[in-house]
Formats: sequence, structure tokens, C-alpha cells
Amino acid sequence: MAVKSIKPGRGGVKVAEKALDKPADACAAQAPAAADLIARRIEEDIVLGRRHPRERLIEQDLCDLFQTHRGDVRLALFELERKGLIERIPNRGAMVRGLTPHEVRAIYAVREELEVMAVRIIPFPVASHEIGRLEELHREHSAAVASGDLLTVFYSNLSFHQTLFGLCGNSCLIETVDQLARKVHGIRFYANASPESLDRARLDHLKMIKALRGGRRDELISLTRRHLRPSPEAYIKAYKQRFGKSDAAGA
Amino acid sequence: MAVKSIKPGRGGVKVAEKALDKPADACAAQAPAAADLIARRIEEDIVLGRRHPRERLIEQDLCDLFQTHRGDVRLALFELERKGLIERIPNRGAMVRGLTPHEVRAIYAVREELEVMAVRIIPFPVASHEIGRLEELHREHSAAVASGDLLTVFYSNLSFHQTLFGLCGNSCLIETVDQLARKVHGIRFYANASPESLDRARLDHLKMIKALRGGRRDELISLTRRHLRPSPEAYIKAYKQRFGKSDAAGA
DNA sequence: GTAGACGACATTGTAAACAATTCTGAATGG
DNA sequence: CCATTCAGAATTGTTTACAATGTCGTCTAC
Repeated sequence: MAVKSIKPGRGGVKVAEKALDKPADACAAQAPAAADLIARRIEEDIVLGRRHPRERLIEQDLCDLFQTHRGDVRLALFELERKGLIERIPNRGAMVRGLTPHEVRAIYAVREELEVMAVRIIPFPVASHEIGRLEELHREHSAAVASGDLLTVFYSNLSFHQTLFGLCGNSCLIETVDQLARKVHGIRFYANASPESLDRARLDHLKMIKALRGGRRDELISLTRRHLRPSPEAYIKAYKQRFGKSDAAGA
Repeated sequence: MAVKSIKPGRGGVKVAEKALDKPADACAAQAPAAADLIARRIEEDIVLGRRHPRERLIEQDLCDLFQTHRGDVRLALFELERKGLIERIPNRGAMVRGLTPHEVRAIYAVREELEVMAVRIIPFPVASHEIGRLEELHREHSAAVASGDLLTVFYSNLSFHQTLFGLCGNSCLIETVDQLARKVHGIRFYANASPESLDRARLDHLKMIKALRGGRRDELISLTRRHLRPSPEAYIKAYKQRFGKSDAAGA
């Protein structure tokens, strides 16, 4: 178990640095990570309800499913744990994790703060083609709502918001907003349960687009705020009905 | 490459779920992850300047250093990439990554928003023993500043802010604030270069404690805001002197 | 009939070996 | 003297096997 050969001669530090010098500048950020895709797929399964809380995630099963080796699956699992979507117990494995009302409230409070910040710093006026993209996504979303295609509803809604917040120009903010949204994707299905909720969301989007066109920032802000409210409430209501009133949360 | 044995009989889904049932409720959140510790150590090295930008991170070297196998090191490297501290190029390896002024500005803007949110929602009045803890950390920080012990300055400053924001009670917010702070730990050394900066930070902390004791929330908020400003400016100034004025950032 | 111990098995964690990729440096030819 | 090619080596990525751990069903003793 001794140290084999710390540096076998050739690759000194100076040389090694020089080795990566060019690519560092040239091809900047791009992550076609293999294991990352698996994490994404599993995350999707979880938030779309295809994998329910408490369900176990066996490494070998996932290997067979994704046609890869355990190294990548393990990697994905660790990442999902870090994101808080699954729980891992050493030597015992991983299982998908549910959210408590307390956590949901906390997350939504931060989401509201950051999404409001995003629309607050969007440079006005917004280019017409950007608004056009939002309108197209809105049409897609509306059609899905009308036809009852919940999966498309989910994804077009996601794209709408990503596009909207993407206008703010602060990459860190965009990333953080996205990250928080992901944490609670799963509970959206509680809010999407009723057709009225879906339609209200649809109308909110329409109003947002109009406010954006009219340059009415304050209206956009209050719309953003209001738009977030129903989801956590629907989830918490369902949670209490299911598990009793053991809330243990206040903030 | 065929499927070996997807489920060899014994461990059915139902049984498997039941297997993890108890621990799920009992031992909740605790991550003594082996690989996570390595990531933490490397991160520390990076943000404390012990590893400078462009430096390569060789898996085998890290294995020898941390006395572990490549699996864990790989895991740590992927996590650090995800956090944005290092850059990984497929088949070529990892190297520590510097921040552009553009990124720094973006991160600090979000930090300001969230840290202000944190102090805004801290339940007042704050318990006396909590303020006592802050005072103790402040004393530690002051002593370190006086003696010029920059490492202790760094860590006691860190603890001070974690304790302060920890008062807000929103776990998601605490986590996100911490995460963003980590991204820019490295650039603090630019701000810490001058003794005046250190002393100003020290005085800020003192004022924060006083505002906290006096229940003057507005003052605490403006202090929090002001406290964040000098660091990015110092970094950007140093960056421009070093690399020229190729800023490419505005927000 | 039930509680506790035992053995088999499923699963995770670790280690080592192998394959693929890419960098380095020298040799060759113009 | 410089560009190109080519072999060697370092490093990463993948596969496999093995060890460690925990769970489940059963068997035995009371």
C-alpha cells in the first residue's frame, strides 16, 4: 500500500501546466458529461413522478437501464444526493427523497426573492424577438393545457420561465434560479392537478408578456410574485391530508 | 455485455423498499461522504491560494496525497467542476479555474440580494446568547487581524457570517448563501491585502452586532450591503492590472 | 408460539488492470 | 532552419473482480 511513484519523471508541474494552456482559453464551458446525463434522466423520473418517494435506486439496475458502468451511475447518484433529490445511506444504497412542507416553504421563499430580482434587472426594453420567443412558448403551453398533455405543459412551462429569467443577463442568477426550481419540480404536479390552476398559470404568462411589451416592470414583478404562490400551498395541503398535520414548520 | 440478472429473485421491489424504511425516518441528513471530504480539502487549497489558477490536478497524485483510490478522487473532481472551481476537459484532465470580472460581478450581485434577504427575515429580537456567539467570533477575528494571521482572519470571518446568516431560519437560503460565498472565497485575498480593508471589515462586524442588539434592522441591511462591496472591486482592479482591460463584462 | 442466532444473498465500496486518448519530444525531410 | 511525422509516455476513462456490509429468511431454543 506504499506510494508507488509519485511523479515518474516526465510530467513535471511546469510542463503539465503548459499542456493545458491552449485548450483552457479556446474551448471554454461545455459539459457533455456522460454521468451527468444519467443524473438528468433520473432527476426527470423523480420530478415527473415516475419514481416515487422511498423508492430505492439500485446501482446495477441503473447500469442495465442506461447501458453504462457503475462508475457513471455512482457519480450520478452522488450528484443527485448533493442536489437533495435522493438520500444515500452508506453501504445501504440510495432512495428518492420527498420534501417536507418546511423545506418547500423555505425553497419557495428564496425562489421568490431571486425570480423577482431577475425580472427587476432585466434590461428594458426587451428586444422584440425575445418576446416573440416567449409568445411561441406560451402558445405551446396553452395548446398543451387545452389538450390536457401534462408532460408538455410541464416542459413548455419550464422553457417559458427559463427564457424569461434568462433575459436578466446575470449568469449566476440564472443558474441559481434554475437550480432552485429543479428542487421543487416534483411538487408542481400537485398544483397542476386542477384545470383551473393550469389556466390561471397560462393567463399569468400572458399578462407577463404584455407587461414585458409595455415595459411595465412593477407589474411584471408582482405577477412573478403571485405566480409562485399557489404551488407550495397546493403541495402543503396535499401533504397534510396525506400525512396528518405534523407540519413542524413555520417560516 | 448482456444483462446478467436484473433481479435474481430475492430482492423484489416491495421488500427492497421496506428494507430502507426505518433508516429513512430515523437517521435523516448526515453526509460523512468520503469523497466529499477530498473535494472540501481541494476546494480549501484553491480558495486559499495554495493552488493557483491553471494548475493541473492529476488523479493519481491526489490519490497518493489523500491515501485513497481514484474512484473517490474522480468523484471529488466532478463535484468541484460542477461547483465551478475547476475546469475539466475530457481525456485531458482537470485544472483550477480563475474567475472573470464578469462572473465575479454576477455572483456578488446575487450574494447581495440573498444576504440582505437573510438579515431581513431574521426573527427579532435575537437571543442574547446568539449575539454572544457573534461577539466571540468577532473577538477572534479582531485578534487575528491585529496579529496579521490571515488564515485565521479568513476562517473567523467565515464563521461570523455563517453564524449571522444562520439566524434567518431558512435552510435553503442559508445553504445558497454559503454556496455562493464559497465560489468567491479565493478573491477575498485581494481584499485582504491591505490592512485598512481588514480593519474596515472588522469595524463593520462590530456595527452589525450593535445593530443586531439594538434591533435596528434597516441599519443591519445597509451594513450588509456595504460590507460586500469592496471585495469584488479589489479583485477586478487587480485583474485588470494583471491582464489588461479586456473586461467583457458590464452587469 | 415467539425471540434470538445463523447462514445465504443482495448490494455497495474498493482495488487493480486494461483500453483509449492526447501530450511531449525527437527524428526526418524539405 | 523550420514544418511534419512518428514513437513513447503520461493521464484519463472503462471494465472487471473482489472485499465489506447489511438484510432477509429460516432454524432452533425456550
